Amino acid sequence: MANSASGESIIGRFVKIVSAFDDRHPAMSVAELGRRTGLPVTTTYRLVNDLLLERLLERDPDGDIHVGTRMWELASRGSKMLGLREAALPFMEDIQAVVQHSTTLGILDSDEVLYIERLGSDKTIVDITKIAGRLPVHATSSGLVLLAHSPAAYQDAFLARPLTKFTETTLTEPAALRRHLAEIRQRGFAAMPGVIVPESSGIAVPVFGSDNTVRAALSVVVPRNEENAPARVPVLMAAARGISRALGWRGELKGTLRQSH
Amino acid sequence: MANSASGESIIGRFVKIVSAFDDRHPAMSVAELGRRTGLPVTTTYRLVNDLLLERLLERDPDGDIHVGTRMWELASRGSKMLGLREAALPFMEDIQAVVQHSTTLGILDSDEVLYIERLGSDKTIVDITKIAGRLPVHATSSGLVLLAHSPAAYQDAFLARPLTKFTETTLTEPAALRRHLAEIRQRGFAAMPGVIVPESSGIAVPVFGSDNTVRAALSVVVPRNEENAPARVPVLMAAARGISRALGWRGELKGTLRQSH
DNA sequence: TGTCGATTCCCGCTCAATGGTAATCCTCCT
DNA sequence: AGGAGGATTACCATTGAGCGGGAATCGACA
Repeated sequence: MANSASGESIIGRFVKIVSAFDDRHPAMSVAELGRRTGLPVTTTYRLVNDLLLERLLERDPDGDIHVGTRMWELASRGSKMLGLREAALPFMEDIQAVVQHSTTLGILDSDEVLYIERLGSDKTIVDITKIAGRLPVHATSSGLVLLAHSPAAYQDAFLARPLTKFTETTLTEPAALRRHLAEIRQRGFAAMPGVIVPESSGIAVPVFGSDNTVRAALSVVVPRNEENAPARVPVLMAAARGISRALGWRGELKGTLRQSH
Repeated sequence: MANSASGESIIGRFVKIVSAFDDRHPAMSVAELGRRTGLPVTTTYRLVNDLLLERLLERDPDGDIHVGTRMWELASRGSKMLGLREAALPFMEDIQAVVQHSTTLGILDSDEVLYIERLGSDKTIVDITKIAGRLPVHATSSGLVLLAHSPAAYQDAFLARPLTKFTETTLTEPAALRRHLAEIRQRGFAAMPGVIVPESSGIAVPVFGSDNTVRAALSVVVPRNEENAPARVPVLMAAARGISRALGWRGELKGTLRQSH
């Protein structure tokens, strides 16, 4: 599907190029871009020029290339995530006002948790979540909540794969994980004491959409030593219900009509 | 620069396809996409398939196509706008708490104002700003603030073009606009009584970056009949200074050292 | 002045992209 | 059941856009 010697399509190379940028490398020269992507020099220059023409990439005064505004605009204009984010933001602010640590909103994407919003620039606590950042499902409270409320088929497929054991408390055994997921469904929240970063601990609850399926996970990251971590749960749950309602959710009683009056 | 009969590159067509989606058309069938973009049927299907493979587009259960999560992720990961947005958000929340109407953050992009953040879902007031939405520079308070603090060369080029007169109060004469811009620079804010939508009125102030150039415009939209609109200015200005500082701005005294002690 | 890297220019090769036509699938209506 | 209309897939001959190696140019730094 491509003209290239390596067998990549232009679209594939486009993704490769844009993927070369992240928060640690927000801008770079075309030559470096070529090196990072492994594309032939000439090809890189030609492709980058095409992208500059469409403003998907931009060149800043010193000549370095960075991801263009147009890219963000295109991605956002038709995105369903904007609705989710906008519905969640006010509730996240409320949480942030009460729980003084960072609050995140994550969705399940390509078998990973993708964080689409994050509030709280609290530097006193280690928190590796970033907006547009990804973390593994089975090692985050958000991921476990999302997995716990996913269709059985998806869970089965996910649990069939080998899982990385980040710390000794990371559950990787399918059976153990299944028990944990059931527990999460029953309690309504997931709590993960420092699975990736030992010093911090995450608590997450599910957010549902109008069709009663999980849309996202709302979570807070708190210091691990904090004793009253479970006390955070009711606040989170209330907020999650608020967000769910804003998304058209009508309560968990599926087949039943709501009691009017 | 393209294999196509119409002389478009793949990248150009990619942009065309993604551009076909907006908040009024967040999802559509491939056939409709082809119609909206004017691309040949077969070509549309082939290209859409490529984009689905890279997850730049996604197909929802009923078969319709929508902009993919990957697109947003790629656009956000390396974006400089995220930093601006994150710096501004807390201050925007503060404004939102005081001024009960909608608060927006806009930047200058392709001779238009592009709104990158918006708080406040107040439906009582007409407000056409949307996140990732665009409005003309000379007809919005945000636009005028951004223009007022732009390089002289940019202003000249902008004023050389013919400008649409939206209402009878829209300034379109270069000379009159220049006077208005000077006034905005001197007063430090722009106030536009209902230029596009007569019922509402915008007030905007500039946000500066570390190099002392305008990075964005912070603005609130209030009902036009509200008498104490100018009273909003100090709050806006204080917030804008806060955001500017978070971006590395060190006050307007350029060549002078700050008084230490 | 010389070195090294980034960037642009040049150019022949070739296969991926193109887009027409036609077959198939799928709803919805009668 | 039948059939009309649209969406989607399959097929395929044509061709020029994309490709990438190589060399020239630009630019910064020592």
